[in-house]
Amino acid sequence: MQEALWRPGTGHTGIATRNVVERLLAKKGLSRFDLGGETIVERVWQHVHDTGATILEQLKALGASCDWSRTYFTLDDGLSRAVRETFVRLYQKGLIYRGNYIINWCPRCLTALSNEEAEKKDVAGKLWHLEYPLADGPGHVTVATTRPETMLGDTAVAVHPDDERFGSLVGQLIDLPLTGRQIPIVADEGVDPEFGTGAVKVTPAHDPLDFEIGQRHGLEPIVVLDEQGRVSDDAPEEFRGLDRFDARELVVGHFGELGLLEKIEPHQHAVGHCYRCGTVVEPRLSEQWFVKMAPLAAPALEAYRDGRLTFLPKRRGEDYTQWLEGIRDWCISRQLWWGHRIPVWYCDQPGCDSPIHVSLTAPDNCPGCGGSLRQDDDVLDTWFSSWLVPFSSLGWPDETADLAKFYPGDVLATAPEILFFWVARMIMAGLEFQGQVPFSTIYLHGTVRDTKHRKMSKSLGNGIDPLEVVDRYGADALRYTVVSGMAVGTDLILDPDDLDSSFAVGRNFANKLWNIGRFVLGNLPAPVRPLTGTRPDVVARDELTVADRWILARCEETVVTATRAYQQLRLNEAATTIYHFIWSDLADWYLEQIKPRLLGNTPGGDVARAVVAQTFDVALRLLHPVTPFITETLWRRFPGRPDDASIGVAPWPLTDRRAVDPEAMAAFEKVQELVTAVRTIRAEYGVTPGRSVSIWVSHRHLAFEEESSTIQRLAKVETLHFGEHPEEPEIGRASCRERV
RNA sequence: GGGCGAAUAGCUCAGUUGGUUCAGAGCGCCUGCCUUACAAGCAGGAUGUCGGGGGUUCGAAUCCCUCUUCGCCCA
Repeated sequence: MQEALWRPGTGHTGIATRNVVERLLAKKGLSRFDLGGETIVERVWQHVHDTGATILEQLKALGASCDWSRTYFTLDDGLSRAVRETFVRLYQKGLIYRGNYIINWCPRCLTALSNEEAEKKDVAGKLWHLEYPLADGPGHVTVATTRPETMLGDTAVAVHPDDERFGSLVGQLIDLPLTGRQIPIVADEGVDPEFGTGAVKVTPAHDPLDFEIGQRHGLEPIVVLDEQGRVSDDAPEEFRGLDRFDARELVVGHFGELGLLEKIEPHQHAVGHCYRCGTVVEPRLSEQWFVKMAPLAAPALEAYRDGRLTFLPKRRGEDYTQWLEGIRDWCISRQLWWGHRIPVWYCDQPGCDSPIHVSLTAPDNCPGCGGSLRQDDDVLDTWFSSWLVPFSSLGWPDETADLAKFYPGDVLATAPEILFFWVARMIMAGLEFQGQVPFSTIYLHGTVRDTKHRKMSKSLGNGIDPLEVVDRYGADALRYTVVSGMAVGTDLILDPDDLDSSFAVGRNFANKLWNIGRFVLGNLPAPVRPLTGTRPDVVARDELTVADRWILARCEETVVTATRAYQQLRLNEAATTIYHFIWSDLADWYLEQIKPRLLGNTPGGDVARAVVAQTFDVALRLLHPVTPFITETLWRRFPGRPDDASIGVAPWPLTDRRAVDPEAMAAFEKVQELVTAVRTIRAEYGVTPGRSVSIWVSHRHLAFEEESSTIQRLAKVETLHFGEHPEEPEIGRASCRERV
């Protein structure tokens, strides 16, 4: 038996959680600025306890087989210790640094974001062509920009060095309108001559590319937009305090009045939006902490290339590769008070020669000068704790037994949208701190969407509450619907306005399964005879009917197919294979076939019971991962089952080659064909179900004689003749011949 | 702008390496049935030039090219 651990945990989701609590406060007419930090933190904890419990309850309701005695939360002491340990180690290794760089800033959440947290969305914007007059003499340079308000912070105009259109202008000065400042024209390789006019305005404090150009040319950045996205005091007085979009209009208006607005073009481009609140992100120069990613990315890339990592669907591996190849440093500091405080202390004593201390625990005094210390106000990106979970949840940095036993894991199942946020980073952390990838297979499942293929969300109101579905149809119905409907790499479309129809497959099947169980178990008053083994009452091979051999062979096929499908994580295939076996083979045919034997008016009841018990037991075990509740309930009710038995730990059905039986398969299929043919003819000629018919079967088959009573019963046949009908009846002859 | 994916029955989708078993499932629809596990069921049935066009092949839903329409990721 293989031992597996599913340790259920929840994350503190920094910005998201804070925003939710803010909304709660807003309902009471309070803003986050009205309450002291500590009060808010209390509210946040309360919220976290509530939602965390809800999430775990939902998991339970859905039948997740977690170790509920070992839940964790990313702000727990143990996981927090792992976070500090990681920070300190990476810092000591030179992989964490602090510096002034352009970061994505959310003016609403008032915090820095990582590149991944600034979601690029295509928007229909504009391209403003602004004329910048030359300082000496007539003429101007036209620059094109999508953010004209940032011109207030321009410190240069740049052109490509090989661009002959501007060759003579490089080195000249420009009178920057509205500011009274003069700025140079510089030549820089980073300029795309194809974009706009070929000349770009350079705003080092508000654009990453401009920042680099500024560095290369020694330009002083001017921060003209503050934390809230308003024009700062470093801009001309007229604009100060204006919201960035109001400032944009005013700037453009002034250019128009000055006759310096050459033209405005529509322009489709990607703009970063805060992934937690949707606000347009502002690139902004700011002092933050970063992780140097290239050294971590290289081994992660290598692990994929040499086959230690497999993605399902496969193409996701390309996304992973691309992201790692273009890896950029990770901004990990957040201007929040909800999360792991950055384990850095500053000494503010003038003249102290050790102003920064990075430490696992809070130092009492400055080791340099003995003065008092101040901890960094910021917290870490929530993903800085999440990327450690594969080992921090197992007790790391302690060398625990759990860690030794359960690291590395095997399969990670998660959503594709967090491939970079979480999956790639877990791989990097696993390699860095454990020397091994945390899992070898990454299963990226689909997304549940509505009938317009939109993701379900609270704001759209198109969500489905899983607990409501569980309440209405049961968890097994929900699970079967989702599992059977979602092939690897595909989404699942469900209609939030028609749950009945959306979950009909699962609901119907769960119901069918239950009824099959009632019928089968109701006819198993005592433990059945064994089908294999050495006990004296073992069922002998020649006691089995064609139907018995057929269902045993079909069962064997199902074990093989379903097991392979599970192993390949083709869960929909596993689910539908078992579904077909249970409903079509077992219920529609086999249970119908054995009724006379079960009811006792035909000999062989004990054999039928043995076979049905065996095949149904196997089917339940195969199906248990998909519909755990019903299968467990039914399985435990088999006669002779110990009180403490659970299908959850029952052995997986083994393949048994002895059950392979092509002869019985072919024979019973012939019987099925005959029954179906007769039924079809009956329907075609409107023979009422209550009426018996006589049939002549020209095609001879041994199974027709062996299973003649089955044929008679299932096709409502009074007398079954073999050979040609003496009077050549018209009715039904052709159809019957076609099929039999 | 770069990369990738998808278009199959009214709806939602399977279809693993081209070939008897490939044109399928569920839902919906039509017909008949309360047949002693199940009407959330049983039996029978209809429906598709597998997005358009071209090509490779003895043979294509499956491989290649192209067009159209959607979607995703990255810049």
